[in-house]
Amino acid sequence: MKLTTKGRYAVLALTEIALSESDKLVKISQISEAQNISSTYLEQILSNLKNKGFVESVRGPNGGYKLALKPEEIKMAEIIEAIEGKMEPKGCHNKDVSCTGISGRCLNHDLWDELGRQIELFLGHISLQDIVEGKVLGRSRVPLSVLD
Amino acid sequence: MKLTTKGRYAVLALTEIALSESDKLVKISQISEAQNISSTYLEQILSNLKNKGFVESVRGPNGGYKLALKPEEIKMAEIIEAIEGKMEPKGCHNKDVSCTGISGRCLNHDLWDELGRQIELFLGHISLQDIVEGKVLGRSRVPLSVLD
DNA sequence: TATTTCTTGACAAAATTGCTCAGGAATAAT
DNA sequence: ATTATTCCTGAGCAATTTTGTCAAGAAATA
Repeated sequence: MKLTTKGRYAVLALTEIALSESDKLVKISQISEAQNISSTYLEQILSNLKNKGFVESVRGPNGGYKLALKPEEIKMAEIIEAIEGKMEPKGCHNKDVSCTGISGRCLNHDLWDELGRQIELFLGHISLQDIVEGKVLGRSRVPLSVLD
Repeated sequence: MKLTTKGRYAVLALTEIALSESDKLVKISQISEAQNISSTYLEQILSNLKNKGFVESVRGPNGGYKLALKPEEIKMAEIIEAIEGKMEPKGCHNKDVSCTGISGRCLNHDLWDELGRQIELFLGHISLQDIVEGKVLGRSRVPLSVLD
């Protein structure tokens, strides 16, 4: 599981683009200034987001980026996964040893596996639109199965 | 938010201790061999877990570690926090700029904040006993608020 | 006393992160 | 056509973090 500034910058950049009027191009320099993030670093991230199909770009004067999808179609989990890579379980660090529950190894595997699923579930249900509308707070709930 | 091998080793070590008969001392070398983790690295981790009150230690021949609390009293969130430190929101990377919703910064803040809460909620409800009993799988649920 | 085991702190290799930099390519305005 | 603007790409690198190792010691037991 991984979550670095790169992933957060990606969400930040997409939010910034989503906040502008639709189909209006947003320049890297604008995002860079608004969010105080290195513009050359942002270039990498946005280039990546473009390749993954989240945004479209226009070069030249008055160029910039715009969303390639509707804000409600872009989920946080997709952004993070595109930028940071697949969130792996990583529970069984020792891959040559069989994962057959010996000495509690796989009990732990289940834990990290489930945690990853939990995170993905959470981020998979929040769209860029939700972010823009500020509808994120207060979503945490205790899983049903632990309440009884 | 942080989750490295150190935290996972800590859970692994505690699981190993919990799996042995209660009040029977477990040596670092046993954990090291069972889980194939560097024993000198484990020393650091267990020493830390001892200082945080999760285990008690006995030195000398036939010494080792045992749990200082009942397995059902030890929650995953506590272990991880003790080893890795507090899971911070980290949403607002730029602390000198006011966090007043300008340009979408705080919309993102909410997201990472809420994600952290989600993770803590999940790990806070799983005990060492749950791990030992393999009662972890299938706990993920879609938060109620996104279902309507 | 010798052996076993935990305890502590310093140090270091390796990996990752978070960038910078140097060029280049496309587009538009002039 | 030229120039200015903007995105695009890859290499490289410094700082930090991770993941340990090592050395010396302290406590307990046989």
